[in-house]
Amino acid sequence: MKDELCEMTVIHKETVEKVKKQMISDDLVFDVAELFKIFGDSTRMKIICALKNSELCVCDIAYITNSTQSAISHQLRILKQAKLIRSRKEGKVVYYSLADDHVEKIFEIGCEHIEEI
Amino acid sequence: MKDELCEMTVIHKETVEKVKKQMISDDLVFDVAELFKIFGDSTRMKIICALKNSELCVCDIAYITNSTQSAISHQLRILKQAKLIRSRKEGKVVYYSLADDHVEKIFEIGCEHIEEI
DNA sequence: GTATTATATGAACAAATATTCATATAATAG
DNA sequence: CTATTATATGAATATTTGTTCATATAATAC
Repeated sequence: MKDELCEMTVIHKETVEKVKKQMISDDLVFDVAELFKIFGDSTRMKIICALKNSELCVCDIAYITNSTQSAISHQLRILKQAKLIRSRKEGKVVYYSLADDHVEKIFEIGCEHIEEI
Repeated sequence: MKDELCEMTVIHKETVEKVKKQMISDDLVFDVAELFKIFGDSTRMKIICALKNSELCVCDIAYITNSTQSAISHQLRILKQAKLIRSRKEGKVVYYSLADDHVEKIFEIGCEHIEEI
């Protein structure tokens, strides 16, 4: 942010002060935006969709999503870091599943919105 | 998608076939991802947060979000194209507001998720 | 030990995107 | 008409991000 911001005209002082008080913190806004950013990619959305009903290994996910093992592995790491999915290892195979109901809920509210437009 | 995908190993054939049937269409996945992409930016999230309680003009939003008129105007266009906000003009001033309850609901479910981690 | 298989990951590249700057448009006031 | 103000927008730039390719790791079988 630069100094030029000072030049800004505030047209509705009262409303603005009221709204400013209701704003959530920059940190929370940032975290929420980062969360939605993760949902904002087709490959990751497909992964979440696939994991909605079953836990799956990397190969299975790659096949279902019509993507490569490497691409999926990269995306699984992102989803895991965001704690949206969990994993468990069985021999060479790693099984992934959704971390909690929230993930499915966010996915579904997104679908609902699109279908209602 | 390339040919190399044919090399993929499918480890759990039965599960995979079941999941494949439950997948939503690529078009819907894409649209939902595009929707979340819009929520996946701090500036736009701030705008949505600001508009949750009042309709606001561009200058007000710029001031509240601590951003510039130009940056906000660009982001408002994106939000409008996605039909997440509406606008009405009164003289020189354009007032923006959230398009429907869904937008607020998505915002809030995101906040909930973050706060519960 | 070696070979094979499932997964992970680093680097490179391409594509997408947010902001800035300059400027255009539109509405009003004088 | 001109000046001013609120908003919009095109182009340029910088940053972020997703995929690919090559390769590394880890587990198992032989």
